[in-house]
Amino acid sequence: MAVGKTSSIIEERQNKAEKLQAEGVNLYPAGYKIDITSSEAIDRFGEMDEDTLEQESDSYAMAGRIMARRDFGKASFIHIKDRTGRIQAYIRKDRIPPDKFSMFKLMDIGDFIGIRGRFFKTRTGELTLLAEDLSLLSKSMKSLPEKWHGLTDVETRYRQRYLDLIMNDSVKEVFVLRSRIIQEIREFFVEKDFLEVETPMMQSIPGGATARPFKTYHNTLGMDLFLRVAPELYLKRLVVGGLERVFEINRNFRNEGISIKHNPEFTMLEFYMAYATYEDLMTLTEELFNHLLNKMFGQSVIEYQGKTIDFAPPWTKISLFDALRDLGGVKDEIFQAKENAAAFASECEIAFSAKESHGQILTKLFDHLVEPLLINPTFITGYPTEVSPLSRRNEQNPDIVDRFELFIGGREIANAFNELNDPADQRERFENQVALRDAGDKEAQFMDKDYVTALEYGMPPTAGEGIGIDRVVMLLTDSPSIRDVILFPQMRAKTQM
RNA sequence: GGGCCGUUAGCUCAGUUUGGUAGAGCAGCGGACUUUUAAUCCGUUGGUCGCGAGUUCGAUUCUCGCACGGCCCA
Repeated sequence: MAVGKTSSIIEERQNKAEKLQAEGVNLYPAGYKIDITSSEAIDRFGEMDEDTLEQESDSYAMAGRIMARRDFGKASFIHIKDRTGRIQAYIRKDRIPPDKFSMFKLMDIGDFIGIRGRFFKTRTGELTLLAEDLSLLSKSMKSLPEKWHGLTDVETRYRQRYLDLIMNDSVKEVFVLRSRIIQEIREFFVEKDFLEVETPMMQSIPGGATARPFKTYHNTLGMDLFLRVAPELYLKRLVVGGLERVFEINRNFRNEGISIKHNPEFTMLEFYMAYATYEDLMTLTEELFNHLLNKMFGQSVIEYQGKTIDFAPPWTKISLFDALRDLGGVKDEIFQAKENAAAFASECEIAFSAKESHGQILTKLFDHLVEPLLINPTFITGYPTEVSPLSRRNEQNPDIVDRFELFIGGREIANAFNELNDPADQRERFENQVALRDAGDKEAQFMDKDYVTALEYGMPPTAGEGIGIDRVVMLLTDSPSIRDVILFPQMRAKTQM
């Protein structure tokens, strides 16, 4: 956008603003008493015939943004938009106070208007508010995007989300649904006697996930702090403290690339349940999603980007290795030696570093070969211990852990496991992570001695799970990009407009 | 970080292939119009064609670089 350019549209609006002020009109008055919203009006009067509507002698005050106007010399139809929808109003010069029509003539699409009047039906049967009085509530100095095509430029939609929300009703619907989804999740867990808690966003040791953190600094304490990559280690400290069922819905921050399914800050649900196992959490997760779908859509099947996803339980459960072999077409030898896995990954043109472990390469193979195939909800189990430093080992096979990841629509949605509560094993796992970090793995985890100390005091057998809320919202709103479900997605800084 | 595509009026888009500084619709402005629905009719304003450099008599157009965005890959 050019700098220093004077738009004639802005000049026109400034002229109008000055004229309005000269007439004694306050461009930005405080408040306005509203009697009814547009959807309430339509609910109450929309079905009435004209005669019945005429019996309704009350007048009502409404307010909203002018979205369209059709002028006829001494009269005008406008559409005003409020939080619930839009409604038409009819302004006639002979029905409003003498000075108000000239004021109305100086008002524009985009201005906020307050109208008091009576409802009637037009010839075409549209419920319309016939103005008896009107007020300017806020002057708009910029012209809104075009009424027919609206705003489609994705960059502007993300950078100026307010315009997107004004112009694209479906965008608003997504965020209304997002809010409802989170509300329902909250109620689901509160109903099951979970306690909602808030744990630190700023951590001196960033733990709980394999991810690179953002770094910041506290001036007074003179110390580095990291934005959390996960709340996990704090939530489990609370389980040690006797809060046997806790959950948190909050932001995590990961200093990684931005993509159609990654935003540097994203919303995570994590919950921990003492005495439960990861098998119990499978059932709980099935129940949670079916509760959500039932509340939102009244059915257990949804369409996501042209694919049908059926949430009816029970969901498929398959181990990582079985899935790789049966769905990914990987041969048994791949599981026997790292060299075989590495050779196969190269063959498939899947990039990996020589430093990566056998388990890391296997999970990479899984990401490329199997993950896109998992459309219906699928629990993948049996993850290698080396890629699960906070999970309890499987009793039959200590090389794998009691863990599942949940995939829906070809994407990872949740991650859950029996929590490692053996302090000696946990210390050892941290030490392995530190060794990886020293060897250059920037995503490897840090030693958290206090967390080990907490485990030394004793943590009950516990299972925990994290669910990516943005991805759930994407699924349930049929949104292709995470940016469509985050109000203000991260963008590169741009010069001031 | 790499590849491909895009950036023209407030908004939605043409145009540039074959270089000669740009068009439409909506919005705006002036006029007519007291039941319209993308109202209609008449007239009309508005653009350093993302930024910078190169080639050229001349670049919005060709070349290179940069910025921002989208998709794919990492």
